[in-house]
Amino acid sequence: MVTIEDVARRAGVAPSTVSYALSGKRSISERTRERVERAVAELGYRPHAGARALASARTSTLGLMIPLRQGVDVNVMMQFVLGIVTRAREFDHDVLLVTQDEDAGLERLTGGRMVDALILMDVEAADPRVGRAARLAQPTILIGLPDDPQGLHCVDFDFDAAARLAVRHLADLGHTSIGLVGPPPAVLERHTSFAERLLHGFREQVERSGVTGLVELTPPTHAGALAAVEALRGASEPPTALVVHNEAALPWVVDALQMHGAGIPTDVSLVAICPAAVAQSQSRPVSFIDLPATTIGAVAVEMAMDRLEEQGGAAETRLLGPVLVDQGSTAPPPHVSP
Amino acid sequence: MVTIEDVARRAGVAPSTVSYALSGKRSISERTRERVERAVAELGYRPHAGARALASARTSTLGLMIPLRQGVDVNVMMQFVLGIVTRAREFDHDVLLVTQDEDAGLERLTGGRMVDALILMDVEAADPRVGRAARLAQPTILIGLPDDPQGLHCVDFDFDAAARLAVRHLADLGHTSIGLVGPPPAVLERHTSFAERLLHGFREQVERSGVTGLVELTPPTHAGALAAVEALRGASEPPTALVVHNEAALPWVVDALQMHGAGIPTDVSLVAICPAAVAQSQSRPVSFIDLPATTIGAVAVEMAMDRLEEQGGAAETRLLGPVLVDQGSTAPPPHVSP
DNA sequence: GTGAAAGCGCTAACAT
DNA sequence: ATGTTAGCGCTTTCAC
Repeated sequence: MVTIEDVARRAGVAPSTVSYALSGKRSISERTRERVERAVAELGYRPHAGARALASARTSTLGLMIPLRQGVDVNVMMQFVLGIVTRAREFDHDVLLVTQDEDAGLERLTGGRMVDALILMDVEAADPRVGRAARLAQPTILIGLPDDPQGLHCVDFDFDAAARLAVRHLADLGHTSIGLVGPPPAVLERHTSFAERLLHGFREQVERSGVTGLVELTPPTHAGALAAVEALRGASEPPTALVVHNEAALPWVVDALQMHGAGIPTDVSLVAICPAAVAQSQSRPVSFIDLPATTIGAVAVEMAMDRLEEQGGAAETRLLGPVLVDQGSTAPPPHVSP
Repeated sequence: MVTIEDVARRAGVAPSTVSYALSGKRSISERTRERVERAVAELGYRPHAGARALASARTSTLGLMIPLRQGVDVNVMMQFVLGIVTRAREFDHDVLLVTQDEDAGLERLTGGRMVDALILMDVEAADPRVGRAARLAQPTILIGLPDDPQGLHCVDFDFDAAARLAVRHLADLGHTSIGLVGPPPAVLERHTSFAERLLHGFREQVERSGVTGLVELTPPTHAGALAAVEALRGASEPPTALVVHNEAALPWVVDALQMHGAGIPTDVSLVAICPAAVAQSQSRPVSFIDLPATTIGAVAVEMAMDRLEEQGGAAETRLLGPVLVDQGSTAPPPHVSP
């Protein structure tokens, strides 16, 4: 293995100089810097991560706890991971994976000084991990919004605002009855914070706009979507607009509407709340409110890095605001003249 | 931070004794072992991963390179990851993530001695990573089967045998025309080894069984599946049986058949090649050949651990054999008496 | 602007 | 069965 000493010898300088030349933690003459860089390149030197961690108490590694739960959409999850890994690399950090169900994972990564900071995905309203994470030496960033963050930083999409935006948009078009095709019942039963916030926003805006709101929790299957659509269309005031917050069910909902002979947007307007990639991979264009999963992941990393720079700082919660992208799947309801 | 010395003091033994008591690398008296364990528990001692890596040249970490490519099914991918992470933990290892598109990832993880071994997912027929991996100090396991493994170990599902099994099963039932609903064209264009092997097995067994074989490469969309089903049913010899190797399109194929009024299995038999979880989450039972992604991931870890134990050993390739699970979606063709 | 040297916390000979 | 000790490769005072 080629060590820092080999590089130093080759460059004709002291090991510490090589270290400083590489880290930039003190000024180096241009001449020396070049010699070092050439030696590094010629020898193919790579600092030993363990030695570095031991000496500097920094690992250049972030811990990421990912869920393996029912009802969590894998596509969305992968977007989070993509955002995290990509941004972490830009900060010269790697990502160590732990799964939700591995109970001692948090303590192992942090206690063993394997990571500089921790990112917890899919944090629920009352998540037992929050209390444990708050007790750790390393900073922890939560993706999600627990009832009590206990001083930890949080990032999430503003689901409440997203639902309100969707309802307002539809109500402004003239719709007086709006349906919500929500996540599977299991997701709500877990008290997943995001589902509850979305529901809250939906109900609130429905009331404010003075329209009727109907909610169907929907499994991500053809049968489930069909049942949801049927239930909604069979209601006393059948909705003329649908908000879909269930990426897996979205294609089935579109399908079910077509089977019902309901044209989009002539008979029924449609707004999805999902990552742009999901909306754009549908067989027909669907207006959507972007769930910016990749961005949220990137922001989580940035917050972690901020905390590593400056120890102080109060707990911050960042909720990313919703943006509606109109792709023509919404219009005024059929029986209202424009 | 509580160190091994603190533990040693508390237990009244030497630091090395603590090390040995914890690793079990030499025999320890019952009495000493207990004292050490108690001290560890009382102090909440966690070995410093970096220090350990530096002293032992072992990191207890596996590197995992995951694809972020088009056409790779995320559900299947997550199953691989799940299998890998779970089995790795059973060997007391953690998993460090790199993405395919991060070019220097391999060299950074291995050169920096961040990992003991490497697992590369989604290896293609002519994958440039293979040559680079073969040159590394750490053992590398490939998930997939390149044309030339260059001395590296490989694990994969035997797609060739799976296709043959599917065709044979259907031919034995009396079908004389069999359709293959394959992956999206993009997957084949990349020379993804698994898609080619499946196609090869399909064509070979079709010939051997003396039946007609039709192939449709299919995008994972409703429209794509519909088009594929229509193309097949409009052929001069419309297939009475379908093999579907495209988890994302599977539900749409089932849907399209229903729209065509084709009963399953009365009019058309169906065999899917996909993870059991995918087959079982369909709206109706589908006979399938299990794509054991979790197991493959676990096997990859085991092979990596084997290589770490004993340096020698020739390059091994393990292809997991197919098993057909009949869930009643196959039957003799309609116009053949039993 | 550069060097010398003292650890960081652990493992693994080498002793006994 | 246990203790002593010499590093592992790096960062970071401290000194010049």
